[in-house]
Parts: sequence; structure tokens; C-alpha cells
Amino acid sequence: MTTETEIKPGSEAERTIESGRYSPSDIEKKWQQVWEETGLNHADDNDPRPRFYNLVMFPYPSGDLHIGHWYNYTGVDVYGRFKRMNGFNVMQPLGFDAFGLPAENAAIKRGVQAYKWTLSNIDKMRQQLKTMGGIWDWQREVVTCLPDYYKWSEWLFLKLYEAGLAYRAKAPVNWCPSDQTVLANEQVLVDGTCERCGAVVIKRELEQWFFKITAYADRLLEYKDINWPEKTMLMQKNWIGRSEGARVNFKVVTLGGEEIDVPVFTTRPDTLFGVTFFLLAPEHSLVEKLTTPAQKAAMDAYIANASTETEYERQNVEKTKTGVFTGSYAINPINDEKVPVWVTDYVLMGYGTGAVMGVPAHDQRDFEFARTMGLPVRLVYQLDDREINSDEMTEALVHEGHVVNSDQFNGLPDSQDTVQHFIKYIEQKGVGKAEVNYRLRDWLISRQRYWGSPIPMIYCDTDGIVPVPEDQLPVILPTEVNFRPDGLSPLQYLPEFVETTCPKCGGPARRETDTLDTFMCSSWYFLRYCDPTNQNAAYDKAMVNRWMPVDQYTGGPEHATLHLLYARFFTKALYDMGMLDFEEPFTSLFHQGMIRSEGKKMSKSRGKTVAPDALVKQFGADAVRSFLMFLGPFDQGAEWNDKTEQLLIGVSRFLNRVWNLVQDSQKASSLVGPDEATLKQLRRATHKTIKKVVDDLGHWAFNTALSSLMELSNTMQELAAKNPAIYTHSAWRESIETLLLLLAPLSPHITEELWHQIGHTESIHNHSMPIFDPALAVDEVVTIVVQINGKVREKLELAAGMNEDEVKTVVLSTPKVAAAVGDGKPKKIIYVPGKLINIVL
RNA sequence: GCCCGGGUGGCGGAAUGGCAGACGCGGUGGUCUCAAAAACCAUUGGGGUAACACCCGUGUGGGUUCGACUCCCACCCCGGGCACCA
Repeated sequence: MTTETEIKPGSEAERTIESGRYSPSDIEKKWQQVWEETGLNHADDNDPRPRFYNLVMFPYPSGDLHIGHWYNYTGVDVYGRFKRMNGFNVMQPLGFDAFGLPAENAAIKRGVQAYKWTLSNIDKMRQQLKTMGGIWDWQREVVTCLPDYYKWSEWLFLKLYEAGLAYRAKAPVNWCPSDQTVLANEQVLVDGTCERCGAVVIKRELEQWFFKITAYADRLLEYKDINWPEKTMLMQKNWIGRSEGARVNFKVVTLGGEEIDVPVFTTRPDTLFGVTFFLLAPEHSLVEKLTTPAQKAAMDAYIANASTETEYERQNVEKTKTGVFTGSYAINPINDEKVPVWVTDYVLMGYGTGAVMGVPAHDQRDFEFARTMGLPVRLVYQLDDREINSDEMTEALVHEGHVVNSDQFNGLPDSQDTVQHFIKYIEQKGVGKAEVNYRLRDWLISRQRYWGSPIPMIYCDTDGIVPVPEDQLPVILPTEVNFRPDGLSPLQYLPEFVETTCPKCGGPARRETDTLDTFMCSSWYFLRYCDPTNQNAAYDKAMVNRWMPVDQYTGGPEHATLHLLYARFFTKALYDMGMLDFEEPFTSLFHQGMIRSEGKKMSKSRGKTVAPDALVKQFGADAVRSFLMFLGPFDQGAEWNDKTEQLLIGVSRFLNRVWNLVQDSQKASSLVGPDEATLKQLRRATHKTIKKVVDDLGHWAFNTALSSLMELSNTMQELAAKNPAIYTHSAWRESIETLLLLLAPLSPHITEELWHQIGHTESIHNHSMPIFDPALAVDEVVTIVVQINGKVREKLELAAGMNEDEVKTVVLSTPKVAAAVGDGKPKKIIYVPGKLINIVL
């Protein structure tokens, strides 16, 4: 076959000539094409196998597919492929969350139309994504900025409007001065800055569109039949912030002599006798009516100052308490006591009623306020074991002791029952009632931006707010627009968009020029995947029922109180309208870790990103995929630096070894077959690997799955080096096939190629995972660790079948142990079967 | 301040009560080569020894246990989430 004699058997040169080198770029292109042509990755709606909807949070088309995206999508793809090899009809779609500010900013900055920028980015990203060889079902792709899709976003908005879940109202809202738009509460970060651009968000009183998510607060706290991380449910729970308590009416008399009930919300009605002052938020409407002329100057100054503070400054916990006395008094309904009414900025207008009863003895904030202002502190709880004095207190007494100074309630313990007694009493007295409060606010969904789904509403001077009739949907978003120098949305200056006629009266009317929050578009995309081309409806319920609820949803934890909360709300709302048959969209949830660059999430908006393209070109998609999964546990992510990339070499070498191993086994051999012991060892290694890898892949433990596969290939290489005749044995073929099948989800191209090289004609990806046979995995010899007083002193290779007494006899007769034990008798011998023996002296 | 994670060689990490450092990167030595690359073989936690022996070692300090990276208590550091919500 070769003409020269220099080529040595088994050398690299020989391999190259005989069977070709491993060339990732050639085989990857080839198989991607074959898979596309055979429709391997399209999930058929009528497939009889059990379905598995494997969903990943879809990307924003920033035009920059970086290694962080690859990491997410590879992990999801490995899992989906694994499920398919376990007999499921896996539906694994992908699309693009294509509305949003970056496109608009690009349009303003570079003069390119937002739709062009977005669609060309999508084309580019789709091409890049295809190089990773995922089983993405591109026939189901959705792009939220196309009329085919946003027609139904608009339609769903109308459905929510009809159901009374969408409304327009004036409210203090978050305004980002840099992005020139309002934001939902969920889009303002903890430090009071804009989630997108980092500018300090201010409060503005504006009329806006809201979704009534608060109506679902209690149901959002239920997680029926779903498997979510505790952490995520806790984050949502904290965000919703349910508090049980009571509404209690205090009476005030205004300067004009009018008697008014002022309700407060409290979770501690059992401390009503401890009220020594009454507090109002600076924005409370009663402040003006209660501030006496003597206090007016001080009050005006205080309120003016409070309004200039940012929300974050105002809510700074470290700040000392401030406030101004109104000069008026409120009547405590439980004992008719007169207490002074103060205004302070630590009372928030947006929570409860904007008025609070001050109980300094038992609330830390009120305590600090009382001490700062010199107001009295009255204990209505006393410790059980010793008496404390209010003058000597240094902090509030919270949830301890028993009731005092409270008439008929004295002596009751600190408990929910006691709280209930008080609630019952105030209800009987007619001065209050039980009430539940939530931290959750309604979801603000209108944006003063151009690049978003139009809100299908019309303003008519005669008929007010009129929804666009369904048959006129979609309201098309103009794609060719001119931005004004101030960067404001061009829609309101576009007469052909704004000017319309009223659907009711036919008279002239104006279109809504605000657009929908992109989070609304992403609150239902998983439904559209089930029926992506439907022209007559957002989705067909029967089609959705084939696939939903999503079996596995994967995405970053940063969406816990954003997308994941919104999508649950949306699903519940549609369920209530009879448009869905389930209440929870995502049965199982997994948060992958993130690829970090200098400690921060790798993303285009945050600076430095690493493109995978060069790595894929050099090492192949299979190597890059496996390398990313090899970095560590998938939920942990990884820090990306100069050293990270070096690890790719190891995985690339491994794939080369697998390739060569298969090439070598194709060689015919006239040698006599291997001995029984070698074959047993091979089978044992193979079946142990099946067990471990199948287990790991099912638990997202891709890094340890790969290391087990490396171990198997190392073992195979060693055994073959000692006995080349092993290649012709059926056990060897089993090992090779096992190796390829287990590796297939991680490195789909090379395994498909080699699978065909060894004679298969069907795709490896339609094959099922190898079956673990416990009998073949059993060890014949075990290593017994011998400890003396808990320290390892010896290791013995013993037959696996030996019983405890036999092991003890052998161990005690070894020179080391005998010497250590000496003439004495061991105090105790601990024996862990097949593992360890510890001799305590 | 509160609630979750996490802290292991030069590096990524493995081990969830039983041989700490699997697997891989990097390093060192070797084989092959005119040479280099690639590949392959050996070796690689620290101290110690001619080599063994032995000692130390999983953020820190205690505890439980025959035995602790693993469980308990206290603390330190890093990452994330929440934070005047009455």
C-alpha cells in the first residue's frame, strides 16, 4: 500500500495515509448538512414517543455571539441530545428576543434602521449558532420583532385588556433619564439604577399602561407540581413580599375642622397600645391639611428636600431618621389616645396606605425615630424572665415576651393567636379589619421607545380609550423612521402612524405611541414555538397541549423576578381566560452558571467578550463544546482568562485519541485473542463508565461525564497496547460503541462520523444509550485500606468475596499490623466491607 | 444587616463520613526527529530520605466520630440576591 519503507506501523504518518486524520472542519460541515437534509432535528408533532420540551431562554440579537452563549446553548443541547437518546421526542427550539433598546441606540448612533440592524444580527447569529451543531429546531424559530409574531403580542394585550388585567393609570413611576423611558420595578436595580444603562432612575408621576400582576400575587406564591430551585422560588417570594396584618383607622381633624379616618396597615396590631406617634409619607395628601401655620415653613422645606432625593438615597438604611411635626394629632382607636402626627421620609407612599402607626418600643425604625425626636417609648410587651425599662432600651424589643399595658390583653404571649385576638377586637369595634399587603407592584408595560411592539390602543376625544379591533391587527410598526436629535421616540412625530380614525365613532383619533415592554413579548414565546406558523391565532390550544408545559427550562438566575415571574403571571392569566389548560409554564427549571470576564457576566453591553469562531475553526465545534462542558459544573459557570483557553488543548487531544482508537480498531489482526482477564477488565471499565456517564448526563454533571470517558479511553488504549489482538474481539467493539454513544451528546459530529466508519448506517443520535449491566461491572479484586488508629498504613489487594473474619485474619497477619499491635489486643476493629479496615489500639 | 452559594496543588476542578487531589492543563525527564512541532512513555501537593520510613496538608479556631474536604458550633474572606415594606 505504501511505496516507502520509512512509514512505521502505528505511527501518525501511517494513520494519515491509511484512514485519514481527524479533520473537524470537514466532518462537522458534512454532518451538519446531512442532519439538516434529513430533518434529524425537527420535532414532529405526531411522533408517538413521549415528548420532551427542552427550552432555553432565547437570546437578544446583539450581533455578537460570544463564548458565554455557546456555554449556555451547549449545555442545553447536551441535555436535549441525552434525552433524545433516552427515547424522547425532543423539541428544542430557538428564536430571538428582537425588540429592545440596543437596536434603537444603534439606529440613533449609526443612522441604520433598527429593523435592518436587528435582522442582520439575527442572520449572523443564526449562522454562528449553526456551527455548534445543536439540535435546534429551526423550523420553529420565532422572531419577536416580525409582524407575524407581534401581531399576536398585540392580540394578547387586547385579551388581557378585555379581562380587566391591562389598564391605564397615573402613578409615580420609575423614569430613566438616560434611556428616556419608564421602567418596571423589576428593571430597577437594588442601587436604584437602570438595569440597562446604569443611570440613576428617578420617580415621575405619569399616566402609563399596567398589567394587574398584583391580582395574582397569592397564586404566584404557589408552585404546584413543579420542580424549581428553592433559591428562585425564595427570590420570587421575597419580591412578592406578602404580609399579613390589619388595616386600622386612626382619626384626625384637619385644620379646616373636618374629621377624617386615616387608615394604616400594620402587621403588629397587637402593639396598638404602644402607639406614641403617627407618621405620614411626605407625599401623603393629608400633610397639607394637617400642617399648622407654625410648622408650615419647616414642613415645606422638608418635603422639598425629600422630593429631590433619589429613591435610593431616601431608602438608605444607614441614614439617621428625619421628620417634621405637623402640629396636629391623631386618635388611636384602641384607647382614644391623642398622638402627634409627624411626616417622615422613611414612610413610603407606595406601600400600604402611606401612613404608619409609630410603636417605638417594638419596631426598630420607630425606635430610632423616637430617640432622635425625643418622643416617648411605651412598652406593651415585657420579657418573661426579667423586667426591662423603656428608658434604658438601646433597641426595639421585637417578638419576645408577653403583653403588658394593654387592658384585657395583658399576659398574652407573643404569638399569631394574640395578633388574631387584637384583629377580632378592632373588627368588633368597627375601627379596622384583617388585611394582606404585598410588596409587588403592578407591572408597568408601556415604554416611551420606538423599537417595540405597538400597543393596539386608540385615543378618541369622544370615546376615550378604544382598543384596535382584532381584524385590524397587527398595528404595524413603521420600519423606516427618522430619529430626532433628542433621541425621543420618532413614533409620536410620525403623522401617518399617529393619525387614525376612532373604531367606535369614525372620527379623527390618535394611536398610542408608547410600545410594549420587551418582557411582554418574551412572556409567551414558548407557546408560539408549539405552533410557530399559525396565521389565525397566537397558537392552537391543541398544539400547545401536545408540548406544554415545558419539561425543562434553562436560563440565568437573573430572571427570577423578571421574565420567570412575568411568564408565570401570563400563563395563569391565559389559564383563567380558558386559553390554556395549565397554570405553570415551566415544570422543571435549571440555572446554568455564567461565563465571567473579570468577574462580571460576559455580555456585549458590559464590555469584553470572546468570540468562539476562531476556536471553532482551529479545534472544531466538538472540541469547543466539550471543553466548555469540561470547565466545571454547569451551574457554576467559569471565569474566562488567558489560561482558560489552554484547557481546550486537552479536550482536543482526547477527541484525537478517540479518533485514533477507532482507526486502530479497524485494523485486521491475525494475532490470537486476548486472555479472559483482559476482556473482563475491559468490560468492567466499560460498564462502570456507562453507569457513571448516564448518571452524570442526567444531572447536568457534564464535566465528570467527560472525565469518565477520558478514563475509559485511557484504559482501552492501555489494554490495546498490551494486546493488539483485542481489536477483533466483540467486547472491544462494545467498548468502542459505548464510548461513541456516551460521547455523542457532547461531541455530536466526531461520534456520528466514527459511528458510520465502524459500519452503521443510521445516525448515532437516533440510537439509544447503552444499557448498564451490573454483573459485568463487579470488581473481582478490591483494595482494602488498612488503617491503624485512623491513619492509613497499608493497602491490600484482596479477593472481592472474602468475609469479614477472613479479611481480619489476613490484615492482622501482615508485618506492619502485627508490629503495631504487638503483644496487646486491639481495642476495636472497624470493618467497612470491600473498602477499609481500621484497627484501634 | 438578612438570605442563598462558595473557599481543595502552579491552574480548571474530583471526592458528601472511609486511600484527598480523579480527569485535564501546565512543569520536569525521556522516546521518535538533522531539527522542531505533533504524538507517545515516565514523573509531578509540601517537608523529609540515598531510597524507604515518617511528618504536614482541603479559609481560621473549636467540637462530634475508630475515622471529617464532607457533619455540628463560632469566625474570616469571595460571589450572588434582598434590604426603612410598617
